[in-house]
Amino acid sequence: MAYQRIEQGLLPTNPKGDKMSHYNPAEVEATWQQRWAEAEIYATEMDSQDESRNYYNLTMYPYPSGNLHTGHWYAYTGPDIFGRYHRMRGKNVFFPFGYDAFGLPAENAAIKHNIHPARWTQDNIDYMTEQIKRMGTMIDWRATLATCEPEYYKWNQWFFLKFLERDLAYREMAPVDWCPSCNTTLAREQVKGENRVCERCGTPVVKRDLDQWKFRITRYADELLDELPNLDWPERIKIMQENWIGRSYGATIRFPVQGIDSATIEVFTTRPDTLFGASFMVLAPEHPLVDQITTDAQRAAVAAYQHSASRQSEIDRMATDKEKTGVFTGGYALNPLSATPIPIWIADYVLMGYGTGAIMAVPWGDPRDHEFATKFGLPIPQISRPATGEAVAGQAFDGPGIMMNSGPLDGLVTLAKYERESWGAAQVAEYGISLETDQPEAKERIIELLETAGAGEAAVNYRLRDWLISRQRFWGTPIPIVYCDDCGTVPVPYRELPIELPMDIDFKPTGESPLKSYAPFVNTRCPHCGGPAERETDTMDTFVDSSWYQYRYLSPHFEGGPFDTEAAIGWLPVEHYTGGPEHAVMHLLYTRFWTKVMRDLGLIDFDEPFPKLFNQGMILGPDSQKMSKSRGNVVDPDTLVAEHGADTVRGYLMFIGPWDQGGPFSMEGIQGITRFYHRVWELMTADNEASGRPTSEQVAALERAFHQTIERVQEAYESFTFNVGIAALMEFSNSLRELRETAVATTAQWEAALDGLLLMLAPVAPHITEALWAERGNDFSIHQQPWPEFDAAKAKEESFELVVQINGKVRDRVKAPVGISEGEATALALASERVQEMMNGNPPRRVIYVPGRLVNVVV
RNA sequence: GCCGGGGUGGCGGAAUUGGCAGACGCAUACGACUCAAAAUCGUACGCCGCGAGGCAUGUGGGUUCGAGUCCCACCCCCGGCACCA
Repeated sequence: MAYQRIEQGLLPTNPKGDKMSHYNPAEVEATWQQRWAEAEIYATEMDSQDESRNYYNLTMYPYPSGNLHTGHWYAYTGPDIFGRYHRMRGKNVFFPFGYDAFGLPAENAAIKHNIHPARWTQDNIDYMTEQIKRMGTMIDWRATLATCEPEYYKWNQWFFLKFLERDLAYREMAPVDWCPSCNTTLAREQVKGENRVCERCGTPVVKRDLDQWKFRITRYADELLDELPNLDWPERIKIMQENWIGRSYGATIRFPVQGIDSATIEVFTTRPDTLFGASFMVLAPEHPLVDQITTDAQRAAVAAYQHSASRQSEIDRMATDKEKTGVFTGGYALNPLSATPIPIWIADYVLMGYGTGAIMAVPWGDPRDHEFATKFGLPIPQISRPATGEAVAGQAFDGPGIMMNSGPLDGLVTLAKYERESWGAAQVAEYGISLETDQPEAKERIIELLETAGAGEAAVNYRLRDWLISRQRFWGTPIPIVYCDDCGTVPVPYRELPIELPMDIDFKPTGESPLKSYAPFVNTRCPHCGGPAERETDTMDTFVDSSWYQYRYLSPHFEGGPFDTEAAIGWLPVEHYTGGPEHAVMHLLYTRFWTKVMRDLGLIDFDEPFPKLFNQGMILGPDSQKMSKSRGNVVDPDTLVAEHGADTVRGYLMFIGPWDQGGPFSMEGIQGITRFYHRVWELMTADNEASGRPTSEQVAALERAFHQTIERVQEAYESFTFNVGIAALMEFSNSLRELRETAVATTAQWEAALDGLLLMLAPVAPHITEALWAERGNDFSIHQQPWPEFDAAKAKEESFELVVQINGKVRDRVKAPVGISEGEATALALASERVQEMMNGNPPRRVIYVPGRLVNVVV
């Protein structure tokens, strides 16, 4: 491959041949990394309480898989540059790093290699920490943490007990998602995509009925949703969370069952106004009322349908393109307002897990109900029509219109999916309906009627489910619960925390957590009555760990609580957070929930953990595919570093494109960065032969280039478009190289420009800039210097190229002074030879002047 | 199907948000240096055309003195959701 051609022996050498004359990344990097560590230049002043100066710059911590991949480099270089930049701008930047250290790979390794997960994990952490140190980041390693340490997970258990006290944790027997490969249950968020696969391993999940612990995140659904607009997050993440929470407004309606006084079918609907179009009811096959409602004549058919529904896989049942199936129960519900009997069916397109597991089916207004009614020959009564008079036939009509055949609603306007507040001019025009303030709307009216009749009321429903946190795995936080025959479910007292994972335990390839059969762990005494009892053997979802780690970094060894609120003064909430977008509805949702609970517990006094978030993109293999061993397209950062040096890898990764975009890693382009560094090295170290006295215009031009670069680089670093910043530095370095032999290179401004180039490059390439900074005789360390101060006056151009257009096409360019008046510019343009030529003596019809840019002559 | 993001030279990507399209870099070609190669330096480099010039930012329309940028319709790629009542 091309990159292999660049080897150290082939680097350019200065004729003088002295030591500093050529750039040897390996030597430079080792030297300065050691020096930085000794001098502790990256130690944050943690005791500073100055909120305006403190800058908590956090990036998502990794799972300690045991080897750093290119994606890690990409993810950590961005915030490292960002943090270094802000540090140079005078901030007291805290950039901590730690490990999301619980999880299944450690258990698999334990089985395979007969090594305890704790040992395996620690070895990986040690190795990865060394790898990350070779990146040359500004991470403050004093603050590191690993969530598998008892001093950390003790507080998961503490939080669990606090949640229990506030009724935010509960145990429930319910159908849950089970990953047959990981041998554990998953939260709804951890089941992905159309095929409903496990987020970790990609295996399709199955349903199981299990007793599981859950956190009541749904209690915070409204707040989680309503705070979203205030967050400075990528719009797509906010939209994903909004859709995930899935709030919908509508009504609950209760339908009596004919002949069975004790049974009432409750439904949730977003369109209560369509009540009179409900020509049948549908219950989920698992609905608890099905047995009671089913008549003897239909019992066999219903049982058969229930049986086949239960045997279907999740995927089959959820498939949207499947033809509708269902069975009549023989029973009838009564329309609560008109007492019209409505046949009750069961069908698998109604899900027990959403709403009440039962619907009123309105074939006129709902495409799914329409399809079902068509297939089974059920009536499709018309209940609304478009106000525009257009015909509706053959399919469901669910748009705004006028109600009909709906008793008390006849003639009323329905806004359908719209609310009165969102009914604007666009809707009036589209649907031909304007709604006066005092004019009743069908949905509003029907809710009044239902409330009066005691048959229903306005209701809000959510898609969000409670967070299932039980995992049937060993390598996680033990849930601090004891089951006693006499006292039932008993929380472990705070003073007994942490419940530690045993170290002397055997791992067998049964797929089952060894905790379950490990008597010394399971057998205990009831904290309540002292009698024999058994411990809960499930452990917590590892997303529990990452829900509050940002607080723990501030005092990682604090023993008096999850974090030291004193030490946190001036540091919270996190100023800026970076990480991958794949956590949109997992970690990023859970940690928002957790922060709100912590606030309600009085631990913190703000509502959101991460007011600002930025996502990096994904680095792909040279073939534009996701890097994976099986594809053989993995680019190993250690190899790259050995070959090119850490600064080059950092610089190249950032030069590929905007940081939020990611992209394929091509070996070809890395040469560009290598050459750039060599040129900078040469520019800084080669003998300067310049002499003479420059003109003031020459000096001004140098300063202009310098200050324009400062502005461009600042903007780029602040907006994570490091590629543009590096390009600006390349341009600046190119122009300095051109000036090197001129008189301007004898000036103090020249020296300042050279220093400036190093300072601005320092966040991207910390080692080479440090070496050159020292070589130029400056004091250690470049990373403790202030950022060059931008001076707008010096950046300002004195003249510009005025573009002269005729009919919008560029015909000429003339030099013009900045601040030229419209009249002068026009005169200048019209005087141009080319323009004279093109206009052929015709007078201009119109002249447009864009100040500082162009003149467009229309003829 | 719904919701996001995106289509700019051979390639990665710029473009102050409506004002010189292609910055910066890669690749390529030619030249200098060299016995030679590599490295380095220099020149060229969107397409068509000898040229003046014309055509070019996924496709087709529109608004405008002027559109990569705004509006309408469509095509393709990447993510997310998936019978959500």
